[in-house]
Amino acid sequence: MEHPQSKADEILRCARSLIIKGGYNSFSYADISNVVGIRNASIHHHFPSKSDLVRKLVAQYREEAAAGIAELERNVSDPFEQLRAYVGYWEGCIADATHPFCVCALLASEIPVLPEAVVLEVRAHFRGLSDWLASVLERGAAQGRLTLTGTARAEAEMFMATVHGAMLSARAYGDARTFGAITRPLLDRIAA
Amino acid sequence: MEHPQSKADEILRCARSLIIKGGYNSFSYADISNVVGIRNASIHHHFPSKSDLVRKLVAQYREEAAAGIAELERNVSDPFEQLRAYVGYWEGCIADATHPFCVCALLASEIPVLPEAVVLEVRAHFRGLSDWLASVLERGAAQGRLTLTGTARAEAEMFMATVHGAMLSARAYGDARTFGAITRPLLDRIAA
DNA sequence: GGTTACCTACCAACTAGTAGGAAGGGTGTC
DNA sequence: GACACCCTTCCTACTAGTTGGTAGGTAACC
Repeated sequence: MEHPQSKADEILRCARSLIIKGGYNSFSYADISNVVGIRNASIHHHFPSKSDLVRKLVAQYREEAAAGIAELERNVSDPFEQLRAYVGYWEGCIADATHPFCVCALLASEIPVLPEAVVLEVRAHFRGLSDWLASVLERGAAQGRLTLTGTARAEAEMFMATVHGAMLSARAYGDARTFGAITRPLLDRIAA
Repeated sequence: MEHPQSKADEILRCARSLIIKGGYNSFSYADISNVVGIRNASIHHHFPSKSDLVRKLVAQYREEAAAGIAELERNVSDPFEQLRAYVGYWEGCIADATHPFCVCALLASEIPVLPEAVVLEVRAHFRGLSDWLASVLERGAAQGRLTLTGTARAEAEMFMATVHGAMLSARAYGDARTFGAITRPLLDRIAA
């Protein structure tokens, strides 16, 4: 706890990167111990089971996402610019290949084989993101800044799905620019 | 080969269902042998390695997808109705939970940890699907039946991404209706 | 007699997870 | 200040089960 970057946190960070590569079943404790300077068994001291590790990893990810959104709300007032900043954040992540996929989007695709505790966290992320997007769209529509075709909720779900699908296509094509090519028209379309 | 449903085909079908559940690393040869009445080692007779198995599985999936599209082209003339039929096909698959996810969409999310041969097949599926969607959109626009905001290609990529994202959201929420809730506005939007 | 399809028996490597101990720091008590 | 005690962190050593894959044999069919 006293370290600026505790071992437990290093493990979480490492596991996150590994999950982003290929999901829950694509990494092992051995993979983590190879990167973080720690023995396989020592990981169990911090996280008794793999399910624990990933649940806490997603919980931490959700906290960071919430913090990022809060900062966006503080620094950017215009709803359209908020959406553009959100999309731009991911465009950057994909372009520099640091975290080229949303942890929860990746885990969501594997839900049938995931521990229940992890599923609940992933689902909560989807709801949280959708809620925020809906609130932004609603505000934008009220200000006459955005044009919605359906309800804010429906538009938010579609927006989120398209962003996730764009991540997938970028990965499938092996071309980071795909993400922007899909999301730019998405933004243009809702701009008033 | 002589059997109406050969053992090799049974293995491919079974592996496909297992992949749809949670991807490449979520199933083993043991899982297959438990379902298909065959010994673990015998699977290697038909498919020397797991990479071979999954590559052929995706190739078969692509053939079936191409056949489905060809049938659609034969039976449905109106571009908008073609798109609606395509989306409706997936809505049915998700509702009855038989194949509630596109094999290639799932594998695409795991690309960094997939054998190269599988990646090429997955990428080819994305290109093929995008090509078809673009051709339908182009035709629809030329007939004045559909309204495109960007190029047919860009619109096709966005359409595909949204459909994939809708599968993901349906899985994340654990609610099949989510898919329709996202794709219906998607179709409405491009209808002239 | 060769090919195909399947079998038993095996393997080394890896999986998540456990048992038990050593080193270190913090704290309460005398 | 010294000592005992405990808690945290990490270690070595181990385990049972699973992983994809191999070797070699058998039986049926063309």
